[in-house]
Amino acid sequence: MTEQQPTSLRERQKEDRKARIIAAAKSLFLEAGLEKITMEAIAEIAGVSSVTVHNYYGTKSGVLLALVAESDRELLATLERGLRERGETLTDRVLGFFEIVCRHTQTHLDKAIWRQVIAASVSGTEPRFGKLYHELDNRLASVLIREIERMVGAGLLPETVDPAHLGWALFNLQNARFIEFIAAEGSSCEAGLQHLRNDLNALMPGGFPGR
Amino acid sequence: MTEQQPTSLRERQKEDRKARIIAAAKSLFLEAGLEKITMEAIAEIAGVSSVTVHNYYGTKSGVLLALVAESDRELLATLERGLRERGETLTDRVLGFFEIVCRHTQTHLDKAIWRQVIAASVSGTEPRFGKLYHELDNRLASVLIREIERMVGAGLLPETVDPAHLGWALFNLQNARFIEFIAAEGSSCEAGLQHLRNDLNALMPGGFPGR
DNA sequence: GCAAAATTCTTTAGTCAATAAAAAATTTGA
DNA sequence: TCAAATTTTTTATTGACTAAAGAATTTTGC
Repeated sequence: MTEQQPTSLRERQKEDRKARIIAAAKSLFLEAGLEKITMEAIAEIAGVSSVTVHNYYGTKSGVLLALVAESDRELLATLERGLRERGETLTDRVLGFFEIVCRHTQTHLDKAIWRQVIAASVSGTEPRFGKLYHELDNRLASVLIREIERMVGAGLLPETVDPAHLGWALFNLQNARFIEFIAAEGSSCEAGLQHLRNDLNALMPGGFPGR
Repeated sequence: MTEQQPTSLRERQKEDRKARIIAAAKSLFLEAGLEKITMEAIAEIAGVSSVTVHNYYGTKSGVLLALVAESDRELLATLERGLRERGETLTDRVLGFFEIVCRHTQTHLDKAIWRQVIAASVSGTEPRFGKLYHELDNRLASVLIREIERMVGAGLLPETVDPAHLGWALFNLQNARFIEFIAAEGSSCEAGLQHLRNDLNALMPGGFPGR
């Protein structure tokens, strides 16, 4: 069941503490919201010192990013499943991508957590943070890129398109609207979808690039 | 010369203090960099208490945003002048837009300042901050939108395009690459330009949407 | 097995941003 | 000029984050 690599006692203890720390952060968030997550409170529940929390995750945003990363696998699976059930055009797929990510945020995490994580990804003080965040971004964009490759293979897009470039462009476009979505507590997924639809229609009238 | 509205003594004192505060922040930044800008140091140079700095600008990021806003007028003027001197395609104009903004950042402000300002715009704790930041964004996007309107008028773009929607889409696209540019201390303007060129070519082969 | 060596955690102390509330100073308006 | 309103400062506190010294424990060589 549990994957048990031959690790030293020290490594196992470390993994255990890291797990206790994010479990503590999660429980604090679920019962009292983001404001109640203090590094001290996390440390106390996890049974370590607050300095250790810093040593492991760098910053509070680092802890939150770990929470985001945890739900990442599930989000990726939902994306892979959900994209095919959308319309035939590229625009439809990108809108589907956006909608799934937004709904996932509403269900599993929270706008407030994303706000702090994305803010930290920009301010980029911690090198470790930036690295992990980029990996998550890469995985998400890759879903879009592979979808484009599939559409090219199916003859839905011309052979001339570059899946990587087109995928990143669309991911960035979609991401800008996602940031807009999480930045305001009151903005709805539907409003974001409408904005993104406007973006895509303006750039790709007909639902495909350079039709 | 100086615009002198009939203001009360209190308002004049307040304006004077606000001006002294951003002057203090600017001098601190120029002589020692962002790390040396502490709210205490600003307050001391400006001759007020640190609480007053907070009362006026909300957060340290709010002070930095004021520095950004100050150079905004000049940036807008440079943009209006510079865009026309670019190529004939929409892609050329957007690339020109990006390049001018990047160069302005290198010349007048600093990546570190932008990082903190953009991070604060996402995390969005201060309502005042978000409002001012959005105004700056709006002004910048409007430059692009007006440029598109001009191109439609000149017959360079079909009448069917929606300048506002297309302008915002392109601004967001460009902005994603700008954030990438400022997020890493080592990334060059040229690299950003190349990424943006890839984005635009993928979405608008031929340099125009839906050709 | 055991003791020295290496690693890792905790304690301690301090900086800085941010906020709240009471106290002090100053402008305003009659 | 004097009382009222406004604004600033003082004071105190929380919380993130960092550095350094000390304490504890695992590792390693014997």
